[in-house]
Amino acid sequence: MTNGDEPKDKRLKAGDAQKLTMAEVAKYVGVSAMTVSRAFRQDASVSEETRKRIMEAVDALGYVLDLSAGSLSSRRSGFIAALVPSINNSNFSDTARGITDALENTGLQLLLGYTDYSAEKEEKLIEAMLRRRPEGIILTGGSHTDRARRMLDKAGIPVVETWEIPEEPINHVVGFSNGEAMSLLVRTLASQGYRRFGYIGGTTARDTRGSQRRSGFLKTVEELGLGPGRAISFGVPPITMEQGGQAVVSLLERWPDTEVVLCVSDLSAFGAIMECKRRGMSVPGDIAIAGFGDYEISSICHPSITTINVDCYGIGRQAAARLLDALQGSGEATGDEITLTGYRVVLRESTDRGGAA
Amino acid sequence: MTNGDEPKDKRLKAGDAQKLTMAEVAKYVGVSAMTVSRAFRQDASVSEETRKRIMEAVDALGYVLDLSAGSLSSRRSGFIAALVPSINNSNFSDTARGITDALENTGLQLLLGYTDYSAEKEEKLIEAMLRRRPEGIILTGGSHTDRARRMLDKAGIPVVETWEIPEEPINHVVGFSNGEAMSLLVRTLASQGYRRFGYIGGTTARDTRGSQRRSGFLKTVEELGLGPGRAISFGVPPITMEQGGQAVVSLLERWPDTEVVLCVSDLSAFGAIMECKRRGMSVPGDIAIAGFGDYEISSICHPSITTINVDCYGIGRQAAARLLDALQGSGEATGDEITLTGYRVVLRESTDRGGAA
DNA sequence: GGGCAGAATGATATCGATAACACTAGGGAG
DNA sequence: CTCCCTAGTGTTATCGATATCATTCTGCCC
Repeated sequence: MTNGDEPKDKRLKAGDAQKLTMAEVAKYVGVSAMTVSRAFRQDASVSEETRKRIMEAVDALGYVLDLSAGSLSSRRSGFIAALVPSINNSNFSDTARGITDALENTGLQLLLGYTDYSAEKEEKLIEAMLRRRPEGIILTGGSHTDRARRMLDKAGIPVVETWEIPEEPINHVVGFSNGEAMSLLVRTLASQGYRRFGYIGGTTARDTRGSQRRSGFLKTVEELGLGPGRAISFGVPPITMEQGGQAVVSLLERWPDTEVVLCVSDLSAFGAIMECKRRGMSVPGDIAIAGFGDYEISSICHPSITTINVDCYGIGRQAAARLLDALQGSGEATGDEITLTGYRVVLRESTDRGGAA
Repeated sequence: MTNGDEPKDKRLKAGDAQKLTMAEVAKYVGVSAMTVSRAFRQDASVSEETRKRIMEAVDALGYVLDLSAGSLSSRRSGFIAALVPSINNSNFSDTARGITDALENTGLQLLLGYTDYSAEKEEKLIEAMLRRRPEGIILTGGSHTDRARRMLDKAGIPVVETWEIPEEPINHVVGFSNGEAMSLLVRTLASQGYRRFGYIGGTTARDTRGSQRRSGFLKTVEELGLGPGRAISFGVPPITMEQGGQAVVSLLERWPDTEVVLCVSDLSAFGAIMECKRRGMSVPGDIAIAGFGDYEISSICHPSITTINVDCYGIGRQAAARLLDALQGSGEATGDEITLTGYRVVLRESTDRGGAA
């Protein structure tokens, strides 16, 4: 056992006896590594017989393809990067799922990052992603740091900005105007007779979609001649349910005769409604409340919540589809496009004029 | 323009003039590529002066490190893989965030996949992940296909299973007993005088945590001598708010005198409560309802929802920490460990015996 | 029967970084 | 004054797959 002729295998850590390469599979089968490589792709010309033998060997040996080596020589990483502000309890998780689903069976893998609504963090993440040489990248929103824009330009890969219509798009866009969507909600409710509008949102600095919704609100209230809008800023985005509750209290303290409160998201609207009920107010009897995003909670909640339905999942799918187009047809007809996604007002109990809760 | 001596640059796609390598940065600065490589790492010995010049050049040229090349030669991919059942509206998004946060500043990047509660999909994802040669992998739950287990064994990387206590752990575990947690909730409510218990969950086949909660419920109700538990299965996991509402209706049709209904998650509990209110029943006056998971919604909802608080975020952080430990101290003291995470009953209005809504 | 197309496979260079070792210059210890 | 050590840097081989070109073999056509 302790013969002097033992090889010095000190480098081998416990249990890493598995550095199995394509070459060893090849040797085992009696073909060249190149043939094994071909067998892993469906288009390559390998005889059915050989492919079968190779795949049996792969199974027997437990070989797993090493894409990091492959992507180096093929110069295709097989990655798509996507950055979303947050993944918790938000519309963006649906978008992420849409991207994931659209990427299925394309051989592309999603690299997901959370920017936490910060352009600086986004910049860092963009750099981290680009180090993996993704073949395309999907961003949320249109405001990026200068350095981020420069890196993206240099990268020479298709970029899709989502969830907004940036003033200066980098490349492709899949989104909608948050301001106009909110404006539509204001007009719809105004046409039902509501006059004294309040608004609840986060502090605007970081969440550009939130601030677009707010501006859309303020502008439209003004245009309709309904006096200055009553807007409350509460907490850093994403504003929580609890903050929605706190905000509605502040708002009603300051402007007690408010008739309807629009919220930057359904979550804050839900928090506001629950807080009102807790304080014995009836929704929509004493106060009407609406949200944004059409989360599941809004159709289930009692009272159900009026909101704007946005095709979150579709944004993800379409963004990914745009990217795949750009990757396939690269070379021609890759004109940067803006894909507008739909939204619609969903009227529910929480703003029902005849209603009581 | 159409001279015969034009180089045939058909291979060059529009805008990929950016194949900048470390060697070119090196030439630009007048050092070797190796020195540039060193400059990118903090520990390497490069003079401050040289590093500064290199970084300026990197900035000027817009060079971005290529990790896929680096990981091939260093044999460290810099990836950690994590698989969760779903990311939408679920506790797992918090776990994913915990992992992400724990990985910050470690130079490791998260590869996230969604198994959709399917062991087959998990198997496929495990293979896809292993092709990227992750340095460790975090799974949800303890049931995997045989092939998945074999691949994980062969991979020779640390594995952390989370959210449960598997009977046969692969390696490390960070989780808790879902059955015991549910049992605790039953006992707590029984001690408050509740006798006729109902249960709402999804069809059990795929969601092992869900079925553990169900068994915990049934077993404990039995043990307490409270007759056979009244359990409803409704829909494939993850059960939605809406399904929670439908399920509570079925349950009450079948067993109208049920006093308290425990739900597999807070989301279904919320749906159940809202449906009850919609039908004019008072919660907890006419029926008490409890959930599992302590989602934000449960503390905000009116009535607030009794539930089991689970440290979702902490599970993610600890799983990642366990992995980092295993990667650092690789070679010694890597005994597989089971890390138990805490849970506690949170009593709220929805099961308040004196209460009305 | 010669030649040629096409399928199947192999040999070699290469992708872009890093590991491992070699080397140089300068400074402190003896 | 020599030796040795260390910090800083360069050289070369290498990671494991794939692009590319070369090669072999078969069969078919004129």
